[in-house]
Amino acid sequence: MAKPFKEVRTEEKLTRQREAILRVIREREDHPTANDIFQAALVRLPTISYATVYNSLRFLKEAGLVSEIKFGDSASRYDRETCRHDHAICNHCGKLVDFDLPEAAELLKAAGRKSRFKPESVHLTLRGLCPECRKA
Amino acid sequence: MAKPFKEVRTEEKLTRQREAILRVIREREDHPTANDIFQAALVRLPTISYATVYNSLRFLKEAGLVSEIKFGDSASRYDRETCRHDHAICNHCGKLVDFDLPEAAELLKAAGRKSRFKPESVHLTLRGLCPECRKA
DNA sequence: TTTCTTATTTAGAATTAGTCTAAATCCACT
DNA sequence: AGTGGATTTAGACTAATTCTAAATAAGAAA
Repeated sequence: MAKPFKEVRTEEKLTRQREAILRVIREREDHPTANDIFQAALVRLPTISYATVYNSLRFLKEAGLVSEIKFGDSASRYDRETCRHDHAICNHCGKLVDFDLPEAAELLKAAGRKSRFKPESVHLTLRGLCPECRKA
Repeated sequence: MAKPFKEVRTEEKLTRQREAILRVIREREDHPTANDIFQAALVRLPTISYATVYNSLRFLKEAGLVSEIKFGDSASRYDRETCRHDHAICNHCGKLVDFDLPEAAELLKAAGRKSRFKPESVHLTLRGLCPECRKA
């Protein structure tokens, strides 16, 4: 089954550095931090700097090619998945997985009604035990 | 209408500093950051230090007397409300308000099913425009 | 009381994640 | 080759938070 990642439009200036970073994110199954990405990018581009990683991540986010996940704890994580989705975090091992709740559209409305905000997006975070940890 | 805050149990060592910090949080309608709390606490206890604010906040959290709200951006905010609830953040002015979604229990189950995690808690964040900003 | 013990507070150093700056480099175009 | 604008680089900087080690407070025992 092919992965339908967002196609890279050529009018976006995808420099060598930006492309390397996009690759790193797309090649990984997990949700790397800026530092993870920097380490992996160093292998391909030995002179790349930390600032470029951050600049590129901002560029890629704005171009809609990656998304950023922020939890209060620790560093932002980056996600190749750019469609709306939710996250589950394991309280035991810290594992982070994506999932999608189909009732999100209704949730958005319900939350808007309750809070009296004009809703723009909802994000839901589940905390619990991942399948591996729930056994132990 | 009285505010039914959690009662302070005497076996918890509520020192002068910790009590001052708890007061600051309970007296405010908003969700102050550690720095806001430090500034307000200084008025009562002129020698209090930043480290004590953080130590006390940790203590109060563990005692279940306050809760911490972390969003990716900027500093943690502290909340006198300790029961499960959700948050709405204004994309325009940054205002943060509490609300409670009664369907949270079902959400917890649905999210657990989808993610295959053993659910422990869910938290939902709405982003949109607050009542004031939606007019302008 | 005096003394011992343990917890707490304090000030400041250290750490972490991320941003900013200014000089160097790159790239497209004349 | 030469110019201009965007990008990259290294390192300084900032903000939030944690750590450290010495000073203080507070309770129990003598």
